[in-house]
Amino acid sequence: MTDREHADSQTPSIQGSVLGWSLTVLLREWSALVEDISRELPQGVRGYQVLSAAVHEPPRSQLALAQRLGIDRTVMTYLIDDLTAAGLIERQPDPTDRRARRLVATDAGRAELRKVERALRRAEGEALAPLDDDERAAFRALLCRIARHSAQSA
Amino acid sequence: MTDREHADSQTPSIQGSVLGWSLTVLLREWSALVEDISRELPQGVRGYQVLSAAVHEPPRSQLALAQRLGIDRTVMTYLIDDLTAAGLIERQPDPTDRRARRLVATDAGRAELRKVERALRRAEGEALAPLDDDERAAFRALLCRIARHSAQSA
DNA sequence: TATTGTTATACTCTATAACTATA
DNA sequence: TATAGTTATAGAGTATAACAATA
Repeated sequence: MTDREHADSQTPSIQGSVLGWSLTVLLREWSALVEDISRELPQGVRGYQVLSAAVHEPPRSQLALAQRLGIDRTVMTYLIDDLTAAGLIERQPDPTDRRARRLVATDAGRAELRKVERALRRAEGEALAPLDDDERAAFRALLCRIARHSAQSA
Repeated sequence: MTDREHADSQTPSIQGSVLGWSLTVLLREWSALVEDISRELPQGVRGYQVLSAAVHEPPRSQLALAQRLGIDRTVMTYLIDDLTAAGLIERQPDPTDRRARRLVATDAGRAELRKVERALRRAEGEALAPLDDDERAAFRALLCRIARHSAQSA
């Protein structure tokens, strides 16, 4: 998606569908921010997703991670090739299954991810600029409930 | 976009970045909904965007609309070819510039768009399911302010 | 026989360039 | 000479299939 709709400075013109317009605008902005921030990483946004999973989540096989991130296992190979070439993650043998590789972050990978996450937190601040502190907290809380519900039913 | 991150049922693991996780989850769900709903239209989401603009906005040239929607003018050609073949929009000559074509929706196009927009409003309801009426209103208001700010600075 | 990871191939989508008709 | 729209070509990105190693 990555997709745009009524994204100019006018008031949205779809009757009764302000949410759709707002979501689309916000989605576009957020995607652009994330894309811009993770540009320095190999494979951009996807490199960030893999690195983040390697740091913050228990080790998984390539296939398991590919399925979770919704990307093909064949592109996962190239993705990890680039990340390992950059010294950010490693393929370690899985002691319980000699076919599988566990993905773990290197120290350099952890440091790099910290930088990216700092930038993302700054970007969040920019995205919520028009709200004051109370409003931000309220928005975060509501959004979080929606997201949790969505993630559960998925 | 269209991109995924920590989209499982766990609590988000990026420290202090709940917003990023929530946004990503919500945007993914919303993109999927819009994509699913506009699947019946020629060219899917993009077909919907063009049809929506043709119905709700003053007529524009192909180029002007392409720039506004952020798509290439060469793909706009194919897009409109398909939409006109389906009888949803028409290319009309611009009386002030014989090079340009104005895009206007047909009656069938307007009817089709109404159907899509009905489905979108239903989808909004699903997306906001975990919130009660007051919370929905609050969320819409906050989101709308964010989006307006974002659209203005774009 | 099924599965993980890799490689090779084919396909789709998008961007670039070239062409026409107007301005 | 520049612009709106179209067409043709090339490139990037993606999916499909086939393969080796292991279960």
